[in-house]
Amino acid sequence: MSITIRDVAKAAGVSITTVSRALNGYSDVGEKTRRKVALVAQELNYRPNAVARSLVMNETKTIGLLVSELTRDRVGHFFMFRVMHGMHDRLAELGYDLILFSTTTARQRLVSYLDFCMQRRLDGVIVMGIRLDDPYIQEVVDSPLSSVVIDLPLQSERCGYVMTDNVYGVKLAVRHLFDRGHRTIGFVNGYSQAAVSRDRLRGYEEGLVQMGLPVDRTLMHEADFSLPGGGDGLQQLLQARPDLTAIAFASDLMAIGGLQRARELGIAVPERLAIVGFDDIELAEFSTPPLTTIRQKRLEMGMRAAEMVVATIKNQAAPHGILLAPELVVRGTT
Amino acid sequence: MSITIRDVAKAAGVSITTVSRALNGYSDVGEKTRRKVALVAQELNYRPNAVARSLVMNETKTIGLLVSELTRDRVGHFFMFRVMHGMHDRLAELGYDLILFSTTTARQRLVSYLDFCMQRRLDGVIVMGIRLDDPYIQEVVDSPLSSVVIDLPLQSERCGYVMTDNVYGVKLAVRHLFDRGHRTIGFVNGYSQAAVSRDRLRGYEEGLVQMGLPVDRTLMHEADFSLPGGGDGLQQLLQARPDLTAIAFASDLMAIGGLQRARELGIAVPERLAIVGFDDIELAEFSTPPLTTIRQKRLEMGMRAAEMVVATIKNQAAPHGILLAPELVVRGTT
DNA sequence: TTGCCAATCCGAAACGTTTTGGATAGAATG
DNA sequence: CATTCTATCCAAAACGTTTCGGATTGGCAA
Repeated sequence: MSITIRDVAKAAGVSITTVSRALNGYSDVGEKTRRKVALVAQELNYRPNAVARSLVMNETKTIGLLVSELTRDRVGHFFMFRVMHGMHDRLAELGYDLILFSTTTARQRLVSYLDFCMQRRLDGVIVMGIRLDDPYIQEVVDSPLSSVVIDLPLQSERCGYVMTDNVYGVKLAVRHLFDRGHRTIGFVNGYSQAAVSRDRLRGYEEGLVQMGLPVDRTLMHEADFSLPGGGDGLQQLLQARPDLTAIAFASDLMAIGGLQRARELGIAVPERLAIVGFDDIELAEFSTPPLTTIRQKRLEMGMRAAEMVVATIKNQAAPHGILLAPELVVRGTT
Repeated sequence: MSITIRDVAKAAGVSITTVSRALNGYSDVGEKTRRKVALVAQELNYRPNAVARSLVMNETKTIGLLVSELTRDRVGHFFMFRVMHGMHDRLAELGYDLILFSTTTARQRLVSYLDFCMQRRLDGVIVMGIRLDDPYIQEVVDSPLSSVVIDLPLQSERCGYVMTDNVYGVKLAVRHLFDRGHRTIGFVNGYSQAAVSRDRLRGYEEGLVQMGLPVDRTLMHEADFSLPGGGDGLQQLLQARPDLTAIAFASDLMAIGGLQRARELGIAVPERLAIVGFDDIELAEFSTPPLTTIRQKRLEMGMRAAEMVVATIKNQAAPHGILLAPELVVRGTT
């Protein structure tokens, strides 16, 4: 069917060893035969069989992207898609491919994620969107398989992480609101199963303390990262604390939900109530008014994860944990 | 390092042939040895090397997902992510994995998509988000590799397509607006390099004709599928034709952009101007007012694509082209 | 002449499976 | 008893690469 190294060898009148070494740039092959081999390979449109190579080299040059149940999460793509881009592009540059699988996939096959990776002989795995309470996550962290997890500070010999400095991020938001003159600042958080939620809450509290403001539970609300969730959060917070003049949200989508609800309630933003989001998703720029937010460098996040996983694979010295600095983007809601 | 079929054979006291046949459920192995082998395999936590299997079986059980330059497109995920879910989940059920690659990847490696697929020995490929003018797309259509393309009606011996019936979809929108009493209906289209744009335009025109309304170029505007593009479209259309009472958009994102712009311009929706979108993205439900739109069954789209590509791989009789019926979802903007 | 070295080349093993084409033994049949 | 059949099992080849350990040549020094 398809043409093999044997065909090239025959056509070029050399051994398959020589073809292999010529094409892979080894030094012990004469310039003349090298050119001959290259020419013949080109003419026959020879493509080395990656599967055969993987078998003998014991590396597949592919890394897995494990995301939590894809189907259930309806808004994760606002954050994840761009991170995926970063990963994919950088991995491609580094000569690796990205294979997608989800927690559901593994469950269907009745094997753990790790087994799945081992079976497919993946060189490494990147984990994203996994909850704190996932039963199998520890297994991949402890495994000899190179891995990096996004948004969870897990570390081990062969496992690193990359995440945004969420504490610092929300502190930025609080400080910004403080600078704008706000002294009663609410906070709408995401669900607590997400690791980032803890950090963002801590950033909020530490931010208040740093500004010399009192920390009060009636200023906080736990939502679910969804658009209507953000709206409800705003409404309930405002009901409990009518003296609120600003709210920080743990995600842009919630902030935009809050923005909409504010408009419905006839609350002027930013005049009566200031709002700041988190993430800087594509939509943030286009809300009315445009959303002030804390930008996560999603593309870079993906790239760093990619670099880290291949560095680990190659046993290169590299940091095993990266905290990306977010930045304040001031727009129209503050 | 990892444990092989040989280890299992030795431990169970049988040949590797028997282990293979026992584990794969062949009939010519005794019940007693079958149980013994299964037990030993379990105890040793044996996982067959998928790479070795692929080499000998000449199938990798993975299909590629080729998407156009990931990084450039900033809003494609609104549509694509859910389609990907559908693909991934159904493929997982069918025992296939999904490997991601983009037009940029191939260009970096200086090989065509097809070469990439052949090299990795992919069993099939699904193509999504490719423009009409892509130079390589014809190559994969004509290739012996099983393929299905999304949103482009390309067909060949081993290539099928799945797409929404866009003509019918926009007709639905026009008819709905007509039923609501509108007689001057504008249309904001996406960019013309997308195949769907042509169909949607045709649906608009045929819809008008069917309702006995005049077709007029001043009622149409070509935008770029983006949020601000939709806003601009609405504004320009309204400037040219102040008598407009309704606008159909070729995407939800553009419709939401139009919605925002209308609010900024003090135009009441739906009282003064009715708006209907296309896609039914997650946000549509949560705009203010909630967006009336034409729903594309994105999850099903992905699933059908998955089914079609494996049917083609297995040479099963199956339709080589699927037109999914969209449906009208009436909400608050009409 | 002999020995040695560098430059090229190649045969064969290895990677971990599946599968082909028997081999073996016991049971059933004539 | 000889023959055939059935139920189990297995040795070896095959998949398409990479790589180890030489083999071959020609040139050059001793």
